[in-house]
Amino acid sequence: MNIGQAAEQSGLPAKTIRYYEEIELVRPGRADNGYRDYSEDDLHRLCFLQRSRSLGFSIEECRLLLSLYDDDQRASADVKDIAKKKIKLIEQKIDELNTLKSTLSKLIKSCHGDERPDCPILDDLARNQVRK
Amino acid sequence: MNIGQAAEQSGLPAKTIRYYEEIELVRPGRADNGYRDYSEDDLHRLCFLQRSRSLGFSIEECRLLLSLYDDDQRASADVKDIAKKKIKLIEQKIDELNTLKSTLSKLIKSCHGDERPDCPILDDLARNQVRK
DNA sequence: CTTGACCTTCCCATAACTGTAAGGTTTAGA
DNA sequence: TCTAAACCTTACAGTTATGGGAAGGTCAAG
Repeated sequence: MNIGQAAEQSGLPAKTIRYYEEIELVRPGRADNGYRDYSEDDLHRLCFLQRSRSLGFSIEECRLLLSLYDDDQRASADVKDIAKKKIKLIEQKIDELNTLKSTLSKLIKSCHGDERPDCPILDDLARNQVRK
Repeated sequence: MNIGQAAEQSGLPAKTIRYYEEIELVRPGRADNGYRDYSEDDLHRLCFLQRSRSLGFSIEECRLLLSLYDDDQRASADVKDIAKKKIKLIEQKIDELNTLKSTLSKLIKSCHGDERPDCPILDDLARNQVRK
């Protein structure tokens, strides 16, 4: 299977698939004409990558997950651990964003939004945060 | 004021401050020995940048906010608009993360997490998403 | 036989820094 | 006075995960 088909079926851009080969996440064979040739197994890995990337796992996390997937002896507990840590990070990020949002909301509320040049948002941004 | 002091007082790493100069967000003078010399106004801008970056504004948004700040004639409505759009983006991101989180949570719940090699998380990741 | 849709490699760009190397300056202490 | 630490300088490379585009080879249809 050429890279075009692999792209279509995995949902990944061809460009990205080539990149995944460069960093050795997939190792397709080559046809006589030099074209990459993806096996069912290669395609499977690409789908795995597409899905796990879209779930927010970093490339290195995906590499780890793939190696666990490849390893018939791995314990499901290992995978569960990785996923749990990921959730923690996601929750942290959500918290941060909520804080950000409420700060910005407050600023917006206090801004009259007219043509006058004084603006509580800019004033807040300009406030020294670290200096005493 | 040397870059070290400016860094300490603005809460930005010196490295970052030099970067901000490179992209022309701050333009400190130079002392006779070639060291950067930060005025009160420069420091003010650095604090502004520290604060707005920490609130999630991109560099280019910060550049715009700074230009509005510099311009006594700007309308606070402009700033309010920028902040409102930012909130929308933040809300989007939060939604995405929540979706991610619930998907991962479901996967984790379905995983027994013991020493056995079968793992619903990996199974899900391996499922073809795009292929028919 | 040609056109267009593929495919190849290679290099540059992104955002917003961070790290490192190699060197100049200043300051405090022995 | 010497020296070592703590500053400062520039310049270049690396990071993350791709995306864009050039220059060129291949293949399938008409």
